[in-house]
Amino acid sequence: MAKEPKFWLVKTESTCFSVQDLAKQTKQTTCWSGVRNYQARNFMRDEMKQGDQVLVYHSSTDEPAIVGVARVAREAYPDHTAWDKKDEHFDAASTEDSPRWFMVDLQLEQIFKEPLPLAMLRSIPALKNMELLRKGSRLSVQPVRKSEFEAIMKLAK
DNA sequence: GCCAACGTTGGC
DNA sequence: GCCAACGTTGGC
Repeated sequence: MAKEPKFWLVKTESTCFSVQDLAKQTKQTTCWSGVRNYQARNFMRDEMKQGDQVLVYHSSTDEPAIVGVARVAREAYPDHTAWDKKDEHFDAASTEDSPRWFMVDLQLEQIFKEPLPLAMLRSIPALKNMELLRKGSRLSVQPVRKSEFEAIMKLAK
């Protein structure tokens, strides 16, 4: 039996890799490399499935916001940037025989006409339990409830 | 720049 | 296994 598609949110610093950068990629698809947190990795490696929808969030900016939606285009495979000594996410503990870090491919689906700022999201009752809004939340790949995803898509119209 | 809230590391 | 010290994230 096919499982229900799941919903996610990924964070990125827009100065590092923005949703606009994603739009410029071939097929508007990129590998979501560089995640170096076990909990976030486990979500990508074990639970993200092709076709799942993924909110894209810009952090560490003047106005942190959810800026668009992508879709999982390829399920988890080893993050090769961990093997590149020159890469800022290099990790000597990850080898090709025994990779420690994984990534998925994300394909852009939509850039919101207006970003949905964090401060505004905090005022939405339907989102009050959202992981993103939890005080001290630092998880860079996090699950989103269907109801939350739908509320956000409604706001984006 | 500040600092709260984490996650990681390493001594014991 | 505990926990203090340290490093990082990320809003403000």
